[in-house]
Amino acid sequence: MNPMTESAGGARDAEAVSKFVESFAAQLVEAGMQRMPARVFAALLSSDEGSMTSAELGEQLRISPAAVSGAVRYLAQTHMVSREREPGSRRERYRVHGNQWYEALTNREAVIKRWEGALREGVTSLGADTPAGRRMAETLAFFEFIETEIVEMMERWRVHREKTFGQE
Amino acid sequence: MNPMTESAGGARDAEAVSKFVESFAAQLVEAGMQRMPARVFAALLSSDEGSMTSAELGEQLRISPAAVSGAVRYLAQTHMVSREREPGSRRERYRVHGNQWYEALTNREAVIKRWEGALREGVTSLGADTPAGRRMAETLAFFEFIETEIVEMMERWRVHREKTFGQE
DNA sequence: CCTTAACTTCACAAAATTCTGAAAGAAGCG
DNA sequence: CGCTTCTTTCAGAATTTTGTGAAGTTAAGG
Repeated sequence: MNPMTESAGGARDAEAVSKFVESFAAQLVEAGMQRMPARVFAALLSSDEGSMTSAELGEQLRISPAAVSGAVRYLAQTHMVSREREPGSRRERYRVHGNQWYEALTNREAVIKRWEGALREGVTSLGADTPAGRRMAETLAFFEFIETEIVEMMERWRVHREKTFGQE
Repeated sequence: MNPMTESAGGARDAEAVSKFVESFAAQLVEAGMQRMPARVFAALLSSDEGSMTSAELGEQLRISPAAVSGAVRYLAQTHMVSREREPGSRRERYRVHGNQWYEALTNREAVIKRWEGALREGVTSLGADTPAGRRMAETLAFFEFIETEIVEMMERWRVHREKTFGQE
C-alpha cells in the first residue's frame, strides 16, 4: 500500500525522481541551457530506459505537448538526444544516447569555429601590428590550441571509460 | 582630412572597430553570455590599451552608466575583467587581463562541481544498482575526468604560449 | 567640510522570451 | 480511404529579462 516500500523492482519513487530531475535541470539552466530543454533532458537522463515518449514527458513535467515538441527539437539539433519511432506506432521515443550526450556537450566545435572567424576578422580590421590586433591573434591561437586538445582529451576519455566501465 | 588615411599612429577607424565589437559580441551572446557584458567585453578586448573607463564604454556602445555598471559587475565577478582606480582620480578603469580572461572562460570549475554534486545525489536517490543510477555514475566519472584534464591542458597552453609569444 | 565628479542602486517601462491552447498536419490501422 | 492517435505549428497571453532615468552613495579636491 505504502508507495515508499515498493522501492526495489517496483515503480520508482516518483517524488524522488522528480526532485532530482528539477534540481539537475536547474544546474543546466544556470549553465545557460533553456528551461524546457533542460527539464526534458534531465527527465530522460534519469529514466531507466534512457528514453521516454512525448506523453510520458508531458505527464512527468506537467507541460503541454507543444512544450515537449519544442524542447525535443532543440535537443535533437544539438545532438543531446536522438529521436526514434516505435515500430508500428505513431508514438515517438526520445533517447539519451548513453555516452554520446556529453560528447555533444563538449563538442563546441561549431561555436569555437565561429569565434575563430570573428577573431580573424578582428586581427585584420584592427591591424596585426596594433596592440589590440596582437591580443586578438594570441586569443585566436588559444582557441586553435584547445580545439585540438579537446579532440585528444575525448580520445583519452574513451580509453579510460572502456577500462572502467567495459565496452558495452 | 580623410579619416581613412590616418590609420597608423592616429585615431583608429571607429567604424571598423565598432563593427568588430558588435560582431564579436554577437558570437558571445550566441554562446550564452548576456548582451551587455558581451558588448562591454568585446569593446575592452579591442581597445589598444586593453582598458577603458566607464565613460568611454558608455560613449562607444551608446549605453547608460547604469548599464556599464551592471555589465562590469558581472564581468568582474566572473574574473573576465578587473577594475582598477586611476590614481588621483575618481575614474575607474576596466581592464582585460591579457591572457587571463580565457583562462577564466575555461575555468568552469564551479559549474562542474555543482553538476557533480547534483549527479551524486542522482546516483543515491535513483539507486546505484539501477540503470539510471549507473548512467549517472558514468556521467559523473566523465566530469571528474575532464576536470583534471582541463587543468593539465591549461598547463600545456602556458608552455605553448610562452614559446610562441614570449613570456611578457 | 563642502562641492563636485564618478559610480551604483532601484523602480519601472519596454522588449524579448516562454509556454499554452487550438488548429493543422502526418501516419498507423481497420 | 476514412478514423484515430500522435506530433507539430502558430498566434497570443503571461512571465521574465533588460536597460533607462533618477535618486543615492562614495571619495577627490578645494
